[in-house]
Amino acid sequence: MVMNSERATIEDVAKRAGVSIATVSRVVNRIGTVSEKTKARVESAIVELNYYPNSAARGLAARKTYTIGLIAHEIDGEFFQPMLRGIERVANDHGYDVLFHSTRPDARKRTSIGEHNADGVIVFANGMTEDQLLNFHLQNFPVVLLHRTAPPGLSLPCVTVENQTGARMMVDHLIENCGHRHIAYLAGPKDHEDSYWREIGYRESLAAHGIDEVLVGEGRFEIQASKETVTRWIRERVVMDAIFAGDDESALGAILAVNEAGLRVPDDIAVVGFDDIRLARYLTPPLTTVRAPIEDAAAEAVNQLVRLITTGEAEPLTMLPTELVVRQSCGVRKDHR
Amino acid sequence: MVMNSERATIEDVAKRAGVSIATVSRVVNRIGTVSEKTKARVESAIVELNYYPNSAARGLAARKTYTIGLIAHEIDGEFFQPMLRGIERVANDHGYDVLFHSTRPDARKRTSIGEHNADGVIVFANGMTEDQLLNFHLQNFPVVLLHRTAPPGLSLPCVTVENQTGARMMVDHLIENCGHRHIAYLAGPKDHEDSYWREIGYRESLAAHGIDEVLVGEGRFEIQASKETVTRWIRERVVMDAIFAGDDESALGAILAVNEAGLRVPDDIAVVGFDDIRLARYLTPPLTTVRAPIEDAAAEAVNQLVRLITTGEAEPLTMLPTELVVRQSCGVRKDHR
DNA sequence: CTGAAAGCGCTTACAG
DNA sequence: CTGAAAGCGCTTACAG
Repeated sequence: MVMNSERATIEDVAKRAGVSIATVSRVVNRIGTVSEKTKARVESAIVELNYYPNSAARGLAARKTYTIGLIAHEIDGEFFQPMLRGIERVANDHGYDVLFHSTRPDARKRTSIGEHNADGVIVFANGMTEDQLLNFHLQNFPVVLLHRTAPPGLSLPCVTVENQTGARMMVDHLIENCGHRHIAYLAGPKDHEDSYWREIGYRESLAAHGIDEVLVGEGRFEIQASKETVTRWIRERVVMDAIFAGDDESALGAILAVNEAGLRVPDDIAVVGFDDIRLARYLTPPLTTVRAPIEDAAAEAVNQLVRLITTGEAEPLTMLPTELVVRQSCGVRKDHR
Repeated sequence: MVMNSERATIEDVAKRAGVSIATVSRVVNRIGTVSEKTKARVESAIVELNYYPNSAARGLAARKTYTIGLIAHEIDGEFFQPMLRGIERVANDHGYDVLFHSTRPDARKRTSIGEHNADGVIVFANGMTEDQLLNFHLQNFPVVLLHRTAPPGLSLPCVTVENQTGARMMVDHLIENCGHRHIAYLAGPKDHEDSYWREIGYRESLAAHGIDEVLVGEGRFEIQASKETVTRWIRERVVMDAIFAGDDESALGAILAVNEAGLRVPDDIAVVGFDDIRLARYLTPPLTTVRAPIEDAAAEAVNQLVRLITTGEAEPLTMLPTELVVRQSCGVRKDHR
């Protein structure tokens, strides 16, 4: 097969099939009516010429880019993979490509693109400031929020998981089934809503059980930061039965700190997490955590975004259920029961 | 500020600044010559109208999309993050967006895009078959290979890391410094070159030390598969001092298997890995491994791709150095020294 | 230093 | 069921 290095255009296909470009466009896009005979001719011309529509031309003419953007602040943690996987899979199912854009402060962002080279965007957590979100909204640009809610006054569809309920279940379990009373919380980044709601759930459970001893430390959803906080607590002889880490990464850090202090999980201090990342079951001891359907949430965000792009409306709030996963790191106090 | 919901075009800017669209184009693209005065007028018009060039139009006219594609088979493992981070960062520095495309068999791929909606692509490992690669090459489409080399007969630039040397260093270390003689290798996926070269390095080291006892099992770069293989070996009473896992994920699986069998790492069986993923230092015991500059390799691939796109040529082969990272999981046999 | 105009490869009413 | 033509918003020689 000798191939021309130039790409075939709709013109070439039309010529070869002996029809107009309008007809080629119809069969490519499966709209309008085309006789079976013509359709067959066009289709074989497409195959013979290895024709792919030029998406820039298509985008210009139809005012659609068939791509959606994913805007995130950082590519970090185990969390990111299932999210990207969910987004990419569903986007492709809908015929969209996904453009990835990180908003690290050091990014030069010379590209105006990322913001405008897509039919809509999914904004993950703190990937954009409220001002930027407002700006999109003013331009009528389709946005769906993932793992965060809209700024006050702005109604942007969002999909997230039941953080508060999940945290509540977890702390209830720690208190009721494991017999822990002195429970610390390792918080995530301040501007990260997942952490915010998890903390609410934590406080709610304590209050419901008449425990007013609240201990919150900084974990930033990072191994290192969490480890340092827990190490400090241990050094300062803070009384703790259990540590509820804001996410599984933090739980990892907490476990490391406990081990390094010569103590044992869960016998001396129990450690539990949130998310149920891939690694959770493989830790020693296997991590008790709350399963968050990260990939599903991401997939649903794409569904809503596509709906928003095509119909102009979307579900204001989708909240996916979380589930308690009891393994061994939560322990059971000997004096319990 | 009252904003029109319609996006400003180059026409609007030209009108407002009292110039032609050609002039606006010149200042936006910083090419040609424009008097300071005109330039200032145009620039303020741009700001006032919040103008962003339409990239589809731009792409059509200039035959450039200013996006590069990343084609990978799966989004999986700890490996993926630093790679994507490196690609995204450098691409942005060069003014490119990055389109992500996975080639899972279940992907519908209705989008011809991904393949043609970019100025070039980076193909990670087994993300594309040799046939597909050949097809790109025949169309003169810029491709840079990451963590794989070109199919025979095809000269495609590639960037990878020193897998063979790294593996050789590791096994040399195991033999010479730790005193191990019975060393098993946990191989990655068959079509994954990283694993192939690491195995070569492993065999080379054994041969160089006059050890002809070679033991290779399937790890597939996965925790679970690696765990199963090692569990089987232990059950079959295979004699092993050490396991050289094809990557750190596999090492994790191996450690789990050893622990579950009631044995200890490294006292009973040493376990080492390759990559030095984020978690490696946090394992118990901290993992001895070979550091692979994953993010740097990805960044370099983008540099080469941009060079290929703009100048038509690129470095045929870039191989980044790897480095032995000795922590504790490799142990030292008591009878050694 | 600046503008008029052709053209990039499509989609989409509008005719017929 | 099919085609001619306008237009999407840019870039790029070509004049001047």
